[in-house]
Amino acid sequence: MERLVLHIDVNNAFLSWTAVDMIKKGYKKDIREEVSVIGGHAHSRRGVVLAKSTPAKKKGIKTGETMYQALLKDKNVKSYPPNFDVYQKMSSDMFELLYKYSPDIEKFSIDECFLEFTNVKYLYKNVNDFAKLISNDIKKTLGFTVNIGIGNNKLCAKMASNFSKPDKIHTLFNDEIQNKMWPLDVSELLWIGKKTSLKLRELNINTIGDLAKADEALLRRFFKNQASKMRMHANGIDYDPVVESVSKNASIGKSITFMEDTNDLNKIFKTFEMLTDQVASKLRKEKKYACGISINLKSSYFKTYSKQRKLKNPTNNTKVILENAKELFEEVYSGEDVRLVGVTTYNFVDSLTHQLSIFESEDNIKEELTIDKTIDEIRGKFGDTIISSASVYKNKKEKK
DNA sequence: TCTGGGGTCCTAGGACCC
DNA sequence: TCTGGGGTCCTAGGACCC
Repeated sequence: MERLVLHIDVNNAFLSWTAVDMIKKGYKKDIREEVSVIGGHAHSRRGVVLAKSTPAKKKGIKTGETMYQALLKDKNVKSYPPNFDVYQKMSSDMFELLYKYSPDIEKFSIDECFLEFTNVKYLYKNVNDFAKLISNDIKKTLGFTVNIGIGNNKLCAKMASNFSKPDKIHTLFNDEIQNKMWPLDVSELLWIGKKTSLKLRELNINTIGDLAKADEALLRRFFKNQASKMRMHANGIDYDPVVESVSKNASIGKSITFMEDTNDLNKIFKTFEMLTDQVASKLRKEKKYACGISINLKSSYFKTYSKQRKLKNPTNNTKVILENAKELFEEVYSGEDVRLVGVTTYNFVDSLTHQLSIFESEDNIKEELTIDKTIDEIRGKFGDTIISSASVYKNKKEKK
């Protein structure tokens, strides 16, 4: 039986969601109809465009570019800050609505998902009407628009939803691949990014069709094990199933770009305290213990370094993660100016199996866990901002 | 172009063991 | 002190996605 898969993608998600939220709060204008973006301040180094309105797109403004560049394209562009709490709420509202139609949904990101239609298709007239039904329901109930792509697998559905925007439904069935997908530039193919498309171009492979017909042995020489997958994708072949996502993260991390590059160890360690605190807190919220910790840094010249370590005992304790992060940092750091630092935890387990080392007593561990728990409880009551950094945590401990 | 922050997955090379 | 070859596991870095 031939599969039918939908890919549902919110149009200009962050911008649409901010617009809906503003209207809900009584704002009279709809920023989707203006030249507007979601992003940081133009003078800040974090001032990049996270989302843009359709009028902004028409001015040539692109996601990912700096606010400075956006202002060059239209000096009157309006910029609004992102609000991730709002986005989280809008996202879960949307998924709740979608689950009414099918349980076979795989979240691909905060604003995108795949829906396996194959198993519910007997309930509906046809897949096109089904897509229209969903699209209209989202528009009417939630106030924003989506693009929906329909195909015989995830890859084609995803490619289809990208065809033209906003508020569109497109199909890319197996018998449409040659006409609709092969003429596209090879960089449009999912998983073919900048570096790969550059290499492909050197081999005179410029369109998806070129890749589909390319010599497999030649591809293999340059792309090793990726070669056959690339060529399969170009032919619209994809056996990846839609798997219900129970939000099983493989890693949880935080990183931040400094306002200006620094080699001030004090400042760097303070930043690690802040990042670690947020990461550990999230682990505890999800009742996870990490067996791996890694840190990464980016130099002024955009060279990245990372260092990771496995722990003997899984942990979600702020102090333990921080100490490891600092040690890892010192092992890689050579003293140059740093642009960004980050901490990531991975390899999770659900329960604690702590083997005592000779240096620590049972009491010590208990105390650490109590401190973490207290902080989490205060945050639970008063919100995350009430205790903002691990420095506070240290003071608290000293008082005891 | 002067480049955020959250992730996932792959690969080459080194360590270690037999 | 020089030396093979295979297997496994780990890590750093890179490519990709939104």
